[in-house]
Amino acid sequence: MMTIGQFIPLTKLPRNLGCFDYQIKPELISQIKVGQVIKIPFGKREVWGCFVGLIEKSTFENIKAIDKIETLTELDSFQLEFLKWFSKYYYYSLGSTFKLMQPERPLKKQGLRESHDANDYIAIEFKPETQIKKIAQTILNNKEEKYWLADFDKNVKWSLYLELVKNSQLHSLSSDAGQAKKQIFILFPEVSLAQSFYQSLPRDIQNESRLAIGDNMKTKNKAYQIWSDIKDNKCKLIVGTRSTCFYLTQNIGTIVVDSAESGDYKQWDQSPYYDSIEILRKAQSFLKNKLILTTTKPRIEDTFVFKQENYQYIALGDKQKQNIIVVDMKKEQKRKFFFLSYQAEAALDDCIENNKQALIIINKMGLFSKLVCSDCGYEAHCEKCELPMMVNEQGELECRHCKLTIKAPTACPKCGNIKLQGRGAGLAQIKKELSQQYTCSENLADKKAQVLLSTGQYMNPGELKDIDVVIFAYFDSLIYLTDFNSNFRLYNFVQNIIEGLNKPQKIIIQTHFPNNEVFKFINNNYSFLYNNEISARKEHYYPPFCTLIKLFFQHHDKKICSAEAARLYAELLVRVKNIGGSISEPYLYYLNKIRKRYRYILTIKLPPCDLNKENELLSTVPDFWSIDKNPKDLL
DNA sequence: AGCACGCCGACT
DNA sequence: GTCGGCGTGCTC
Repeated sequence: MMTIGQFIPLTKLPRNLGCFDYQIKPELISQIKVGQVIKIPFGKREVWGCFVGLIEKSTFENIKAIDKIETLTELDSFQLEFLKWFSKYYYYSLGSTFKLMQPERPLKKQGLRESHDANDYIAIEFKPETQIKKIAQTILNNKEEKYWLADFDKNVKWSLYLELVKNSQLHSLSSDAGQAKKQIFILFPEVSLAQSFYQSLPRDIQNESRLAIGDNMKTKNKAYQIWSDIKDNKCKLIVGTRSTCFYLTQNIGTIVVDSAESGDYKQWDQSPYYDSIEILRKAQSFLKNKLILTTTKPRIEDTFVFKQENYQYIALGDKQKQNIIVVDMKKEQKRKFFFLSYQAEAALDDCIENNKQALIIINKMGLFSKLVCSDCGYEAHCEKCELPMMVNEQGELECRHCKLTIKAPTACPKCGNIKLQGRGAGLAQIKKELSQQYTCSENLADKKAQVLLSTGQYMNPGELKDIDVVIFAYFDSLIYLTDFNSNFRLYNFVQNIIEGLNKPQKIIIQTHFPNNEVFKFINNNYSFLYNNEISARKEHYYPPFCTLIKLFFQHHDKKICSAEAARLYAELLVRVKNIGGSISEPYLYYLNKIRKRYRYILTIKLPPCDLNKENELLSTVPDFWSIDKNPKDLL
């Protein structure tokens, strides 16, 4: 009788390939256990493979034999369960998922000591007030596993994290010696925040911590060292970003997610399109450990789960009172500046008279957003993306999307006349005009400038800035893309900016469409937004009430692209209906082209059903289609 | 996906 | 003769 074992090869593989069967020599059976990673033959090469168990019979005719055992490492039972779940949940092959979890072994051994390079960062003073100590102890000693922390400001939040770290150490020392030390994971939405937090930690704690982010993970040596320190329980605290979830092991006692409302926890630019928070919730259900999400304005799906699963709610500090003034630009007269309403200008003058700073959000870059011929209506478009090109600060034409830059033509390429004009003033143009009256700066740390200008896009969530007046100059370009999540996205965008400021006196939003639905939420509290959104999602059948799957296919030839989209749509239609779901007709991405290619999208809504059905449905989706489960938009 | 193989054209 | 570009097909 043959003994057949199943293995997950450590190599990227297409979606339809899962476990691989091998014959194991009887005398080797006792030397191998579930989770062990050993060398296996694979095609004409050898790869590492994780042993997942024995089976009675293989469906394959000629299976290879394993005749020696060379071990790399071992996955604990949590890691193996987690790997299998991830693969099924995100339709990502077992092999590829394994590859995400396992850093490459460096050729030269000898791990290097982490270098503490002196980067620019804002050191923060921890305030270990008794109230914070109490909260930390309550969380660690309570039976409750899941927490939602709200209304903590940054210093308080970070101090609490530090207390959690200190106390989990005490906890492990006092508990029985047989029990393994429990680690604490703290995840931040961005590398800069993770770095800043890590570098603010006291030295002794820093030495027992690992910063598992970008620069530290770039070389194989460093990544492997950090991974093995985590695995071997050689560190107490792990600070990281979304990809750090793949380093979770059985040793984790507490998981903290900072600013859980951030869109950065969802992978959006490359496969697999996972959501770290979703992953961590699943991990928590396996590990039965502590999961702490800190956020004041959570994503709609998360609030739903908080209520559904009875997360312990802890709020600290007073809620900021905000007074947002929505200005109707159609009714307002303007005085000195074409882009500022009378109200905004008055507020600006007032603010500067009182020696305070103002911030103007202009979500358009460059001098002008397009170049148009006023004789024939010609508009300069990017040859790659087919989108209107903006006029940048140097007067060149630049594609906002692919950054392609060309010299601006002096005469219209279509009619030959020389009446080319910039339309839609951007940040640079507005800065030019404003500079005649006020001192302006794009550097938000500039304390001397009277007016600060920003696109609002990359506002660093650092120190609170003392700003008295905020003006959203071009709000309308933010409200034209609408889908099931756009109200939340916009609310989040505005709130993030406001919360980065130290209680601004006036917040002004300029719009031509003051009756748009979004203005109902902007000036209301979060629960108003939540109640509205959740009932709309229930009514129109969107997450969290359904499982949403976005499929897309890209090709430089539009015809091939649309034909393939139509083919897959027809193929899936009946099968989606059979399991009680629905599928949209193929549609183009909202930007014409993305990296020189057209993109067609199909969206599927499924009733929350078991993963086997979902996998079966998607088994015929070819590998050149991307799959984004629970996407953050449908655009 | 990643790798090997094989076919073919370009060069020593 | 041989290097390398990429098209194809397979992995238990």
